[in-house]
This record gives sequence, structure tokens and C-alpha cells, in this order.
Amino acid sequence: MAVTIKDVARAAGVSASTVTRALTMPALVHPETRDRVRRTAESLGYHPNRAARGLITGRTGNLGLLVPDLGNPFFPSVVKGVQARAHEADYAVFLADTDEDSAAEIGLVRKLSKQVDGLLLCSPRMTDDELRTLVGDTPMVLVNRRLARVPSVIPELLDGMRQAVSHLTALGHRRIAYVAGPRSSWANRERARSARTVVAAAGAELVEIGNVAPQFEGGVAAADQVLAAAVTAVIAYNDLVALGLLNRFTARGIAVPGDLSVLGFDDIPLAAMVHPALTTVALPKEQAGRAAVDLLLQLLAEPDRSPAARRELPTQLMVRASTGPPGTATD
Amino acid sequence: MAVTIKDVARAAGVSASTVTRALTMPALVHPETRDRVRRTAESLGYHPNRAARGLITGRTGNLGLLVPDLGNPFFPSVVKGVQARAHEADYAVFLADTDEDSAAEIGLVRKLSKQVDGLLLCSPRMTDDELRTLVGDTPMVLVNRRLARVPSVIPELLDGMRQAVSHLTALGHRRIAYVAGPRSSWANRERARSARTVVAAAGAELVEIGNVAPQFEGGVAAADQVLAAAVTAVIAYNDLVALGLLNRFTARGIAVPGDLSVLGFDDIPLAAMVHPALTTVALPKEQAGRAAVDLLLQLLAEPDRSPAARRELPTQLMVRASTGPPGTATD
DNA sequence: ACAGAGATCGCCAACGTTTTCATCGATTCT
DNA sequence: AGAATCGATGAAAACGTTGGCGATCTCTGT
Repeated sequence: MAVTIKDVARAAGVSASTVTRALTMPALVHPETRDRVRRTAESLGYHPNRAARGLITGRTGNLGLLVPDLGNPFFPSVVKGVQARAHEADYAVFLADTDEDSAAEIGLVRKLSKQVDGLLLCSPRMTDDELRTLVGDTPMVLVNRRLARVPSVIPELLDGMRQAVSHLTALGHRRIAYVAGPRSSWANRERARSARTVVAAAGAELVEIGNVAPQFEGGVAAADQVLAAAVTAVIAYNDLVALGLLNRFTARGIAVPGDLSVLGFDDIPLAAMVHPALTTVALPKEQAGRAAVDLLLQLLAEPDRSPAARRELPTQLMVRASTGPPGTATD
Repeated sequence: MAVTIKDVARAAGVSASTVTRALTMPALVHPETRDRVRRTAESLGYHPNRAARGLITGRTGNLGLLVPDLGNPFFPSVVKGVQARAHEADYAVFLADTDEDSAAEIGLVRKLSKQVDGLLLCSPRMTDDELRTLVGDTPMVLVNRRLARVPSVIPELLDGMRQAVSHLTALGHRRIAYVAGPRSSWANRERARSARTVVAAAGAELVEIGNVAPQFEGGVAAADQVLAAAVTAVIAYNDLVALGLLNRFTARGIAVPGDLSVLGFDDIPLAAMVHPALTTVALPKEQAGRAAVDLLLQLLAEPDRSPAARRELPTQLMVRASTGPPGTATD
């Protein structure tokens, strides 16, 4: 079988306790024996059994990460950030995809919470109340959602929306549509609210359309309503929806940005690959993942302090080819 | 703290062993006590401590999944399939992204192998030799790669390529390019080989270009070489590369499919969203993930039998708008 | 009625680690 | 010089579960 701590102890001529100490509390053993123990451990290929360690310490060395839909390219980016940071800290991460289903989400939180030291909930779809009942059970941090008393990492959406709307009004747009995402999404509620605030402040008019699914199909479905709304620009809940709009507009012969400017949110890699390239508000994705792990690790290290740390990460407008002055269609 | 098996035992008036048996070997206890134990366990909210169980059984109840790049939409689909099937079987899955780096890959296999019952390697980039040294250490199954004596789930690439080339030659193409992906990718070697075989069999001519990174940028980089090769159709290593080609062709004013037909591999969701929609060979993604878990679970259940089970999954050509008869550009 | 078989269950050791607690020199302080 | 402190180590208990072994009891067949 695998090499255990006793094997190392025997080979190094010390007790098991000393081996443990040499490896995890180096200050407590004589430098000479410490090195000897470490060398023999190394040469024997010893790796502590995490189950045994977890049994006594109560820690698993694992983190859990829940995302609504890996199919939305936004989330893989966050996952990458989480992974990178977690592996640096020698944590492994359980990933679970909830398929945009809040019931599945709750079940997975319950199930995973026993197997991890802490949980990362990315854009959870459950209600605030449901979320609250789960908090306290396990250390957790929210990504892309805010809730009182719960640590979270969120983007500066209001500022992102301000950049987007400033861009559009500077181009001359005065009547702008917002295609809303899922009602259960905090990000959507926040974006809608920001849009209202910012558009009003700019003295322009906002038309709200939706809600639609946060996917390509949602955009396709909303496109005709956008056209009927007689706007000159449309801000989509996210890039996937924006791509759906773009697709349907192309199919109906609407020129973008000539007839209609389209603006997304997220800046998924895809946004720069399509034609016309999508103007969008870039959200920090990998960075959010890393920050969330940092927050969680900090929480695990000092459980009592700072009940609700919050990190707000900057956003940035990426101006590409899908936005322009209104009414400049060439044909 | 958490409720342990002793709490349940005390509450139900039996010994800890009986609780264990009532829950995991129901046949061994009297139906009446079994039900009583189960009810009290339920009411106390008892869940066995996995670390303790793992310590004695040597099983973790975890699976590991390695993918080269979550940013490639192909992999999230596989991941989804793996997750779904694993959760059904009450396994949790560790996900790790190797960033297309074979060294990181090897390290992660080593590291994860101690924390899981089995490993799923999706499109591993390491060499056959490296792979072989890792096998035997931990039960593992390969996805999208074949190696003697190792269980694997792969797509019927030759047949997929045959469908693709038949489609192109039926349209009248006689000189076809293949843009190769990473040299370290088995899938690429296999696709290239299939392309040679099938194109030759069809009496057409194949021009090989590359290797490029399996990403959008790879396609962009290869596009001009494709144009210089004077072909009428191009088959890309995968959809991402195909999209890169498409993008660069559009930028250079090349009409697709008028001047040049473009064909991809994978059928990532994105393929249907772009304009023109991409003709591509659809690979079973979620299905491959599920099949791989099935194989692994079967392997864990009966470690000795069938040293190298292999599942080959069918592929299917999705004809969309990026392919057509050669030389029909309208402008 | 009695031996043997089968069903049901409790006791206890074991899994590999961490963590007190105790031990034993060696050093420092008074 | 004796006491107190400190540094380094080992012995043993504990973590929560499982599984082998044996004890008890109820049947069955003779």
C-alpha cells in the first residue's frame, strides 16, 4: 500500500509525532532531525493521507464552487481564476453546475458543504431567504451577488453601466433598450437598476424588455421586441443575449451599428470573435475568482473577524464595432 | 459539532455497528431495527463523515477530472456530462484546468490521484510515455485519446472526417486544406491522419497547414496561409480555429462560402451563433463525459476485469452556412 | 429434546494522522 | 549549587467509521 507516516518514522529513526512536526511545524524540531526526516519522507515518496488528517483536524483541504451554467463562457473564466488561486494555496476544488436551477443549487450546497472547508457561490439563483438559511452552515463567499452579512465579490456594475451609457449618449443615442436577464439573478436586477439610474441621469429614455434566459436563445427571442420598441441602441443583460440579438438582427437585415447599436455585458472571449465585434462592459472574471478564494481563505483562517468583507472589482467598457452613431446605415 | 454515528446509535438504542449496517448493508439487520435506525438517523440529520469512512475503506467517493482549457467551449460540455453522471452515482468531482501545459498536467495527476478513487483525463497533452508512467497508479479513463491498455472514450473521428469530406467533394471541392492543431494532441494527429486517408480515397488533394494553437487566435494566424494555398475549402482542427479563420477571411474580404468553404470540428454552441453559421462535425460531448464516468465506475467496481474497455461514440456532420459549392462568390 | 444452522447484533481493533501530555537533558537564573 | 525554564522528543489518546469475530437467540431437522 501507500507509504505512511510510520514508515517514514522508522526509516528516519524517530517517532511519528516528530515526523508530523518536522513537516507541518518545522520550528518545533531540531534542524538536523527536521532535515533528516524531510529527506527520508521525500525519498520514500511520502504524502500525508488527507482523510486521516481531515478526520482529526476537521479540515478537508477542499473548496466547493457552484456555478449556474458552465455553458455560459462567463463562468469558465471565473472557474479558472478560482482554480488557479486554490491550487496555489494547496486546496482542491469541487465544481458543480446547477443548470440554472435553484432547487438543484440548494441541494448541492447542502451536499457539498460537508465535504469542503468553504463554499464559493457564483451567481446563485436562489432567493435571498433561501440563501440566508444556508449561511452559517459553512463558510461561504458569494461571487456576483450581494447579501447583507455575507462576504462577497462583486463587480462595480453601476460604474460599468455609467461607462456604457455615457458611450451611447456621447454617440447621440436618446432612446435605449435594456434586455433583462433572469428575474432570479441579482446581477440582472442590479444592471436594470443601474440602467434606470444612469439613463435617467443622462436625460435619455429607457425601454425595458424581457426577462429572457441569459443565453443566446434569449437574445434571439427578444430581438423583435427590441426592433418594435423603436430604439437606436440596446444594452443586453449579457454578451450571450447580445449575440442572440445580433444574430436575429442580421437575419432580419438590420445593420449593426448602422440601424441599431448593440452593447453587452461580461466580455466573454467570444465577444471579440464575432462580426461585428461586440462592444461590451468587461467584468473581472478570473480576478473575481481569485479574489473570492482569497476572501474565503482569509475567512477560514480567522473565522470570527470581519463578518462581511466585500470586494468590489472595477469594470471596463470595451468599445468594439457593434456601437456607433444612430441612423448611419449606409444602405 | 456534527452528529456522529454514536449519537444515532444511542438515540436508537443500538450499537454503532448496527447503525452502519442499517445504512450500508440493509440485508444484515432486522427490518424493524433497520427502519428505526434509519428514521432516527434521518431525524437527527446524520450524514456519515466521509473522511472517517475513507480512512477505513480507502475510498474517497471523489472523482478527478482534468481538462486542458475550460476556455474552449468544448470542455465545459464534457464537464457537464461528467458532473451529471457523477452526481447521480453520489460521487463529487474535482476539476482541474491544466492550461494546455503537459507539465502542469502531470503534476495535477500526481496530486489529485491521492484524493480520488479514479481519474478522468480529457484530451491530455502529455506524451504516450508520460501517460504510461502514470497509469496503474490510479484507475483512470481517457477521454478523447487512445492508448493501449487504458480504458478510453473516443469519438468516431474517421467516420466524422468521412462525412465532412464527402460533403465537400459532393459540393465539388477537389483541393482541401487541413489546419492542424497542437502536435501534442492525439485528436489532432487522428484528425490529420483521417483527413489524409479520406481525402485520398475521394481522389482529392490535401494541403496541411499548421500546427496552430487550438484557439481562435490559431485560426486567425493560419488564415493567410490557407488563402495562399489556393484551396477551395478548409477543414479546421476545431471550431475555435474555424472561427478564427472565418474572422480573418471576413476582414480580408473573402466570401464564405462563396470564395472558400470552412468546416470545423466539435460543434461548440458558438458554431451556430456566428454568421455565417459554421458547418461542423458534431462530437458527442456531454455523452462522452457520461460514458467516461460509467466506464470509470465500472472499473472501480471490478478492478481486475476488462483491462482496456473502450467506447467509441458516433459523430455527426452539421451542415450549416459556411460550406457551399466552390467559386460561387457573388461579387 | 438436542445439535446445528442461521439470523441478528455488540464488542473491539483498525485506518493514518494530529495533538495533548509527559519525559528527559541542557541551560539559565538566583 | 539547586531550582526553574526551555528545547526536543516520544507515548498515547483521539477523530468517526467499518468489518471481523464472537455471543446470543430462534429455528429446523432428527
